[in-house]
Amino acid sequence: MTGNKAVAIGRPRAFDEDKALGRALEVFWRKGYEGASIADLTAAMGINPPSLYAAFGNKEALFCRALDRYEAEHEASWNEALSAPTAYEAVKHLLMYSAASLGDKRRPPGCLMVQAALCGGKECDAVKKELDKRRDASFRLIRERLKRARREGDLPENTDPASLARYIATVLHGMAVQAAGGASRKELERVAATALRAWPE
Amino acid sequence: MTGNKAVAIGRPRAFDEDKALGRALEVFWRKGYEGASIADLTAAMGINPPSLYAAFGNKEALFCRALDRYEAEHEASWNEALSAPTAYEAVKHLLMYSAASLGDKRRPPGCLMVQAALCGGKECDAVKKELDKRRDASFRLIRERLKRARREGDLPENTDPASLARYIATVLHGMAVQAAGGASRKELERVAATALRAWPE
DNA sequence: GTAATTATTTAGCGTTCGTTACATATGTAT
DNA sequence: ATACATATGTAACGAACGCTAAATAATTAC
Repeated sequence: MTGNKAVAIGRPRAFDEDKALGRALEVFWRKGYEGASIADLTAAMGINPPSLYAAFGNKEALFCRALDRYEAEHEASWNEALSAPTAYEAVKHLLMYSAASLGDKRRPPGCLMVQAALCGGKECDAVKKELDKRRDASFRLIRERLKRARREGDLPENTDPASLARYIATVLHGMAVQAAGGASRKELERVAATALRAWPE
Repeated sequence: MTGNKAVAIGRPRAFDEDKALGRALEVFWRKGYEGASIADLTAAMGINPPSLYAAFGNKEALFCRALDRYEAEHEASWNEALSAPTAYEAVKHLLMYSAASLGDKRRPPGCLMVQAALCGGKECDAVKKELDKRRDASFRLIRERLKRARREGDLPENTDPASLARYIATVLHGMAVQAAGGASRKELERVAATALRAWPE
């Protein structure tokens, strides 16, 4: 919004927008969309409500910015995992990276995309849909990688890439639920290893 | 609370407590614990707030009663599934029953145990813990069935019942997330079938 | 300097939250 | 009939919700 211009006119922002967004992300991650109040957010961000609204618009827009940030933090690892030479390795790396990430005790437990708003009152219907859309985008990333694998003869001909991708996405979301309940990285890695045994052929 | 005594003194309750609880369950199921307001609940139950508080205590107690009801609705099917002669059949029936149940369009989508409060503000910490406890009870049901299977030689000796059970529970919770996003029974059954391919040996 | 522009603080807006006081209605016990 | 006990509807409580008006502070443009 307010420019990356070299010099902006008017009173300059007194807080670091990126850092504040990071704090907001942590709050949404721990408390969910509904559970995170403006008071929670402003306290964590170190600002007052008017500064939040001036910089980010409103609660929903701030949440979407936090979603963008969250995805950006994982994008590199996802791309690296999915670019493995074989589909099996790609999915294995994806599952193992997710186990490590979801079980990382230095950050909030679980997955923002899953737990921020699985359901809720009608005032968060839009957020629910947005999360569903982004989870579906992750599914499609996996599916496209598996489609490529089948074209390359890296998957049996009787294997449906979409079904296998749906299964992988399901395991990932299940791991997110386990993590939300406090599962450790080790436990999640065991789940991931077991899940990989369903690999075709 | 107020007795199942043949005749109770005082003004009799004007609403069907069981039916009202069923309506409350549906509201919590669709909106989650935080998202379900007392106004939502009383409207669905056809009563006023004082009647709700007199009959159920408060929002949290009502939610726990709804949890009991929810579990009771699935208990018979779980027991039936887990009493199958082999562990593989038991888990297969469990997954297939869950696919049908989670994808049933006549009821709210997803699983109350998963989506009612994966995270939230501190006022629903107790509810979060209660849900986690009950999910863990489901996990232990599966684990005990698999332990029995290993004692009976129905599982390979190098298979850890706890790890396999954790995997099954993870798939079930993942299916619940898919269902919350609108997945159909057919899709969930495909996921279940794929998940079963991870079965040991 | 003065004007213009933007950010910050304080304080509070209207609404909804979970919950309850109170008067009244409806039943049994005697 | 009177006393007692419980349920109900109305109405409202204090607190928290998301959000904003208004005054003030800090910067650039001229």
